[in-house]
Amino acid sequence: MGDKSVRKKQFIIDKAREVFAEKGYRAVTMKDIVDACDISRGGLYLYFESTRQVFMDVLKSDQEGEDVFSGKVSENSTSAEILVLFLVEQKKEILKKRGSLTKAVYEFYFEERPDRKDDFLRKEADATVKILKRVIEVGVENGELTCADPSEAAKSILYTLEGLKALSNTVGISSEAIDRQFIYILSTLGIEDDGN
Amino acid sequence: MGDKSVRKKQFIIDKAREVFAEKGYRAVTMKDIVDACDISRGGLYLYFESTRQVFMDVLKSDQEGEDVFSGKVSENSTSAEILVLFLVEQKKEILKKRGSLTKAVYEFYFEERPDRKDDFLRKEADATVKILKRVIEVGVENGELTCADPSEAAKSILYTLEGLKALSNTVGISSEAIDRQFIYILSTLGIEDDGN
Amino acid sequence: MGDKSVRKKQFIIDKAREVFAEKGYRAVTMKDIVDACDISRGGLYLYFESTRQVFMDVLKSDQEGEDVFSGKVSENSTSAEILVLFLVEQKKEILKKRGSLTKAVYEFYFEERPDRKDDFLRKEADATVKILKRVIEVGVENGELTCADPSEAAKSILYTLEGLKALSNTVGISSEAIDRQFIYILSTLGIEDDGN
Amino acid sequence: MGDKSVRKKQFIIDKAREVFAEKGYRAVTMKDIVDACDISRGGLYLYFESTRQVFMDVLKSDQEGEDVFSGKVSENSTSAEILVLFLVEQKKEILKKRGSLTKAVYEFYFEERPDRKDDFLRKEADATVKILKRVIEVGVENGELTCADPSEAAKSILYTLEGLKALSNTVGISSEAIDRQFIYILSTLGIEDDGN
DNA sequence: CATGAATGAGAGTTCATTCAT
DNA sequence: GATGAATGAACTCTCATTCAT
Repeated sequence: MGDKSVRKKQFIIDKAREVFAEKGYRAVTMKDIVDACDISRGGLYLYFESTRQVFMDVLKSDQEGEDVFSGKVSENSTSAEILVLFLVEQKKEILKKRGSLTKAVYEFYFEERPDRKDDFLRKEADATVKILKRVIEVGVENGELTCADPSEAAKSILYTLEGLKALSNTVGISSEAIDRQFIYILSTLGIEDDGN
Repeated sequence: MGDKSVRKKQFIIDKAREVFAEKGYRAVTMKDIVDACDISRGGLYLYFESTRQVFMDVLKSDQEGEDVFSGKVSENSTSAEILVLFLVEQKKEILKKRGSLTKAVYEFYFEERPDRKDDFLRKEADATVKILKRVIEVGVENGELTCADPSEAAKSILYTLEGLKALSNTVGISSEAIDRQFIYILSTLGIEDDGN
Repeated sequence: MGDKSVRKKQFIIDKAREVFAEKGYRAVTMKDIVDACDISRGGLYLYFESTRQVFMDVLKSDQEGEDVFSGKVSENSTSAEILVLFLVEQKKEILKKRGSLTKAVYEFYFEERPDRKDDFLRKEADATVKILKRVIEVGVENGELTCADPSEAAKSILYTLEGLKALSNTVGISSEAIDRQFIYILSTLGIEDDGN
Repeated sequence: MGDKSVRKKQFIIDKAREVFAEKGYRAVTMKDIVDACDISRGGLYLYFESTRQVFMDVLKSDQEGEDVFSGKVSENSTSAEILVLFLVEQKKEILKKRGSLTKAVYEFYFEERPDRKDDFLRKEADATVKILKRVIEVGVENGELTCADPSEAAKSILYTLEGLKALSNTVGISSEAIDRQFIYILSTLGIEDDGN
């Protein structure tokens, strides 16, 4: 595949991302993507053979540019500071309406569990837990926070965030409700939030 | 609508429930339900005019026979015991594969947020939080457990359970992982689980 | 068929008439009639086996109570007066929107030409021409009006009225346009309308 | 839409015209058209999204090749000659059974009055009246015929023709009856027909 | 007589996918 | 590579008609 082809494929992926963010996974048809890209029906099939394949590539593409703790953590941030930063970032994600793939991802997993090697969600979850666990452990070592089981505490945060995300996309959840829960999470780790 | 009609309608609802449990919400067609019930195409339309309507009635029907703390709580159970019972019940729900409407419910909410009055998920969530909060408050009063913010603790449990349910339906989650998390939850309330 | 049955049948015919007036012929379903009569589906089939049959009976029923020159013509009216009265009556018919079967009748004839014996439209047309011809002949004898061919003149009036009716139901026609045409018709018979 | 598409669309329109001429408007289904064209179900939807749209295009296409006085009128025809030619042409139209859209057009107008801009019937009627009026006026100026109100006389002809057309499609009308009426019409304009 | 649940054929419509150009 | 016309399977929904009660 030539250089031009690669660019075109990426172009389709980017446009398709918007479509999936807008309509979810299941409702998206090849025609939707074709229309969004302003290419021909047959043209799309040169690069992808199904919406599934397009979506997998959207996910792959998304994955690449993503780092949950990206940059904002300075050399000498405390564990508490890092956790707060992380939660603030997650809150944005939870409340993000336009441009979020959350619904699409859920639908995708509901319908067709991907192979292990393509299981982005799991990879992401594992990576997040690993980092959170490390941050908590460091915090405990420093005496900044108290936690008997850093591993399970990290998972607890993950589960809670997932629950918030799910509820946000179903029954809806307010910004304040998220704040209150975050404060509670921090309090279970012995961190008193001083108003953000 | 005569007595017979009512029974037939309930029959369709019951059969449809299985279909929704199997295929989710979106993928289910009127034909799927027709086939499951072994009735005619037009016959189904005598009772329901869309899959949406069938699903809402499935949910309504489900709701009725449901009480999360049903019966199992004896008069003099301790708060800790009640919480453990509740969590055990939830674990079954989370791991239930066949017969679970979880996926369908998620899909349903993704595509069409129901009116307030038909918002079963929210009602259920609110009810659960209310009870959990009360149980925790009683536990605190009795000195069984420690909790600075029972309301937020109750919500934390709800969010965590929702997260576990979501992850169980997407990336999958093991029975042991659920157990470990439950023990952690209880530990944050000052309850030491003795194995169970 | 007992007395009660006869009344019920007439009841259905009367209700069905409204339905046909409202929706035309083709668009009317057995269900529409059933709903209008508030009887059971099967019940309707006891009296009629198709919308066609119902419509034919509506037409028959309509026919009975109808006489175009009914009553309004006094013993010593002039021919011109009779013609004007007739035209005034026809104008009402042409402009009548609600309650008119015109569209339904057209549709009915388009779709299924009835047997000679059930050809109400033709019978009505023939009767009308016969009377008009006689009126014109009498007028000519009295020197009230001039006409070389009363038979064709009568038909001319019939055709014109039919044309007005058709156009009224398709492209629409104004009350004034009808008046002007009526004055013209009368003028070809040597009658000068004095304003009416 | 490429050149080929245009031809295909015209092909469909032509085939559909036959179907509408045969079955009227309302009774025609997309399937009928599909069958007549020997194309696939989905294929038709590439060009038209409803029978209504097909029919409108049939009408538009019909309109184009149509001129009621086309060619046959020589430079020095008298008004009377022109009128006779016109009526002869109309007679063909009235009696035409196969290939006539009359029924379909009526049905179409009965169910859905088109927008002003698509109101072909009205446009055609207006154009016809305008020309007839002019012909009559010229005839009067030349002393060929007598008429006190050319405008209304022109409309009278239009209404009569419409009436004949309607009756021809409902109760039926004979060739001779049309001839007699035409002679009568001409006689009211002071023209004695010499046997055609 | 009267009911109304049930049937099944058939209409409209959409979409993934193919293929000649 | 790229196009877009074409296909046909599948889905939703309606309605005349029947029939057990």
